[in-house]
Amino acid sequence: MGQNERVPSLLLIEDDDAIRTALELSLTRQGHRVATAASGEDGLKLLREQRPDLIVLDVMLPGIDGFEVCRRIRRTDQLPIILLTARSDDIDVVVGLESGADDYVVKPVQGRVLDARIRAVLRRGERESNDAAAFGSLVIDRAAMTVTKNGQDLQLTPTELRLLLELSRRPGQALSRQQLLRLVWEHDYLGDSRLVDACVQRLRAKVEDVPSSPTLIRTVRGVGYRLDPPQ
Amino acid sequence: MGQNERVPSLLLIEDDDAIRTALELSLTRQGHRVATAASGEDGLKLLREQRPDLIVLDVMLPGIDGFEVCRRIRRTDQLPIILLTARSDDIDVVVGLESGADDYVVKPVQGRVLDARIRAVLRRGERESNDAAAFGSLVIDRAAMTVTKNGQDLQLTPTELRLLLELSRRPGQALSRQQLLRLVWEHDYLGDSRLVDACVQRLRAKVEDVPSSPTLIRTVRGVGYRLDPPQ
DNA sequence: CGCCGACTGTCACAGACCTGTCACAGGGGT
DNA sequence: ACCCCTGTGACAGGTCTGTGACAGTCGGCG
Repeated sequence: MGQNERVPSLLLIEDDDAIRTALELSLTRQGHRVATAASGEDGLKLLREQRPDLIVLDVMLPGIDGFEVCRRIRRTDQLPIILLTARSDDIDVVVGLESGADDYVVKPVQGRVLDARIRAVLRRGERESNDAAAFGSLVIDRAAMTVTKNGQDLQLTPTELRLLLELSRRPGQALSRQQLLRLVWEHDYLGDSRLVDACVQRLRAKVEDVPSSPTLIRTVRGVGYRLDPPQ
Repeated sequence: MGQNERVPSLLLIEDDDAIRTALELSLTRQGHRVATAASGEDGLKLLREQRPDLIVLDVMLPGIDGFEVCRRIRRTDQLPIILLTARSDDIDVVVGLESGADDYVVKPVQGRVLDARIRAVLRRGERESNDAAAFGSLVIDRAAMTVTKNGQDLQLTPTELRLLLELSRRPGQALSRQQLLRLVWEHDYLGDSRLVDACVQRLRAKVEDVPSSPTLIRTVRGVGYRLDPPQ
């Protein structure tokens, strides 16, 4: 790697002219390819046209606000989103992350800081690339949304598939039941339920060679589950 | 009962009784474990005793002010600090961030807002501390929640793992049994028990080369235990 | 419009695995 | 030498997970 590394392109959606221009300049200087939009609508249009690798999105936008933009993007795309939030609008870091953003940066923001976050998110994203992932004899095709084992198609139910996808986006990382509930079921539980366990069990039945002694989806006692990378 | 995820504990340092009580109540309702102090001195003392995961710190304090508290904390600790400032003055913000705070919230503050900030800061911290740590031949993978010795997976029980994690977050620092009880077991004991010792012993049996003469988890007589950094 | 099958969430339960406690021995510090 | 502190092994109770059954829900299909 090295010589012909593609420069990732990013889309900056920010309505304030001064900030937008400043950030565009700064980010360009840091070596990014930057497209800009001044409204959510324009942003969504540019997204479709340009297919950037990452979006930097202001929360406070005229018309449809950042969160809504975020949600709409997430309906069709997985690309990383970094939210820009103003100090004074408060609650919304959480709302932001829950509406699907990958990171957030608090304004006023310096180009260098934003650049660092962008690189971090992109780096993270590389690992969880949108194409295909293999775990032993298991192949997850994120584009086709299919899972095959030894080349044979597995019939996963929607929930099973989502669970597997979430796990596979963080291979080798232990996820608590709480986290899985949030990621897969999108609701905050407090208290206990066997829900995650049950789904994991069903998934294992289809995915593992010997479901009773799983080698892919490992139990992390006291924590939750983890999808092990091969070997 | 499913108390999987460890509830982070936080320390609220605020001299105004009304605000302090209100915030404590609100934060407790949001599911945090809250300790409070009414002065900088008390706060620093509690910090040492309780080892919270995060500090919420009022800027305007009698005696040593918030900034100074902040700086003193930073001399020895890395834990996240959220400043409460009265004015939306930028000066405070700058001074605050320069004295080592991670975020700040402008008073009057609503519990919900503060809660959101707290979660955001903690989440950010999690990501950054999710790496791996090495102690001699021991490698702690905080993401996978695994511990390996000479590349071999160790089967730690949940409590052993939590104990090791807490120790490894403060390498070279002696932790009393009290502190460990709070951090690992999350209950305030008064009085004596061999609980910590027993767990340390079990952990040593798995972690140390020669459990009877430990080189990693050292006993600090009259105090507690300490995880030594390599060499 | 109604039936039917598939999928999900919940429950109860058993078993494996942990864990807190105790008593006691041994060692270190003063 | 003495005393307190720590290490250690056993054990009973408790906790956590895996698992099968079951009922409610949803969407598809006739």
